[in-house]
Amino acid sequence: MEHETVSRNFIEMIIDKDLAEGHCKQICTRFPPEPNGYLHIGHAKSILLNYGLAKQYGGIFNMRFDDTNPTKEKTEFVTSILEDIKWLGADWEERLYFASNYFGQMYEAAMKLIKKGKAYVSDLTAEEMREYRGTLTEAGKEDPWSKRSIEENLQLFEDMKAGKYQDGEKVLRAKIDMTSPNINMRDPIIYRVARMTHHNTGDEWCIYPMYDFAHPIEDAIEGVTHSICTLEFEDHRPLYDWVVRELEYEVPPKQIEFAKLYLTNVVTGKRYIKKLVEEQIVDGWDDPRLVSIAALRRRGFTPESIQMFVELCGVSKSNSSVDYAMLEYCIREDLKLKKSRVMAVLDPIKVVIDNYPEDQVEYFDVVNNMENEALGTRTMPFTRELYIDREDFMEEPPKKYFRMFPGNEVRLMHAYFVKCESFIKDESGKVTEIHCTYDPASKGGNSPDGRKVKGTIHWVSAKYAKKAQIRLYENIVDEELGVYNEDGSLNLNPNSLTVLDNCYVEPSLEGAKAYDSFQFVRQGFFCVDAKDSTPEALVFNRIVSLKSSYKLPTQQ
RNA sequence: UGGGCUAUCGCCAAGCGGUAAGGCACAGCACUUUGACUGCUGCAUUCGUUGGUUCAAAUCCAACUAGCCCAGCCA
Repeated sequence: MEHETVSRNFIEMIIDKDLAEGHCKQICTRFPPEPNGYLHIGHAKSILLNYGLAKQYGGIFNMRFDDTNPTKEKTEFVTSILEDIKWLGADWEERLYFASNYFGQMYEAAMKLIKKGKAYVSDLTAEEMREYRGTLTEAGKEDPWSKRSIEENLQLFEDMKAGKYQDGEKVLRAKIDMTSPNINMRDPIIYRVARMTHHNTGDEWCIYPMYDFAHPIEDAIEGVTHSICTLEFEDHRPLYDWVVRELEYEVPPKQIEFAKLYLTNVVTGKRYIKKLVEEQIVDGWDDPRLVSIAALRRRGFTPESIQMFVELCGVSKSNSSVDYAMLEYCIREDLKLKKSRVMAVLDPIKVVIDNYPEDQVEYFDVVNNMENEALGTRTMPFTRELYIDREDFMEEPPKKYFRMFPGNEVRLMHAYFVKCESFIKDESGKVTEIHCTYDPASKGGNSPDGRKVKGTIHWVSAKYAKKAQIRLYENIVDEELGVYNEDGSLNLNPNSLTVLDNCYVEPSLEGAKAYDSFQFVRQGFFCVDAKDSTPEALVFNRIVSLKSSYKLPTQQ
């Protein structure tokens, strides 16, 4: 008997209970973004959570644009959002909805409220409205217009719809309780006049519903059972429930709030990103140094890695900020068995194998991924002159350094054992060339006499390697390092982009100008820049990171 | 000074009255055709604080404390 106790998060517990008590027989969730910007890693959590829950419970997942404010929304964003969600793997099938398509029903709902004496038209100006609303500690005052008759309200609201009033001239308010300690319940505005062309409904409407009124209606219309949103809407739940109750929906949808996903070491604030993009400090909203979904894609993250990340983070109600290292772990984990481990030399030093015939070329079969045979092999040319990485050679090695140094024998991965005999320095003392001898018997990387070598290093043929430019991207800012100035402006991380012009990659990567510009995701993952190709992650053979690069023994 | 929410290891996060899961990070050892990966080991006598109830509390009660959210005709 298996009796593993998979712990359930608090949302699953609510759903279990609702299902058990018969509040619904099948669950329905939704992802309801406003099309006013690009999706970022935080949205991924919501998307995957909603989609995952529906899937897990054999329910339904809807895609819905919450486009009730024409002043902020654009079709451009609709397209990009859809693309990102599709890429993430959430499938809404044929259920793509727009809140704006429910404007008719929302209008009817408002009329119903008026008829019930639960809503009225107010002539208060925005400033007056604010005064009457009270403050956090003082109750609000009754709206002088709240006493209008139902007939008058009906007429006025129709007039609002008919375009008889200018923006801000009149609004429709729900009649609830001006003295409520919850400001959202102090006769909230549910409809306002906005003479503006809507991205979906054009000029059909000049009045638009407010979020608090529209959202529960949208959910109810679609049969959403569990309306999952973020913590800041907790205070709005009483209003959500009020709308659902007053409109007398058969199966009342339920709002559940969870904590947003924050990441350490990145900038997620829309206003900052907007500024970076506008000032052209970054390459656009999908600049790899950002954490928009599109940026992550360009960076080489896979949908699977994001899914894993979101799962690992869990769901709760406590505000938290997840360590960026967790995201890196997920992409490493996903890619390590999926991808070939390629060789690239970032900072080359020439190696000459003195006893290797000048014009000889050998082609070695190289295993793409030692841990996954299915990935097969590729061929790499080996010649007398090679490049290795500068960090793989030391003139005077410290203790326990087992890469190349004078007199030491190392393995050139998949090729031969070589022994460093000498090296040449230029005037400045920089090593420019290393001379080695190779052991022909060690072909393929093993010595027949069984002698072991402690170090194995990567290499490329100087003759056949492809020159490449590699860009090393770092997250653009680090909040914890005081990236924000006191006035709120941003300090850029000067190392956020390092361009390495003198790199060499193995010739198997040839064939695309795309490879001229690698992106670099920390810890050994490269990605072809997505600007002119589909992003594709490559795994570099040396996991380049603080974690693995040789650390000098600390002085004691 | 009103209301709502949250508080368990450096970071996430289980736990739902019976004596602190797991992951990331970190450290050590082993293994290794890259020092990665993998494997093993270590990592909260303690759950924001203080009291109380109980044979027994991270879990129940009370009072504090800290953080987040709310006064858009934004979502």
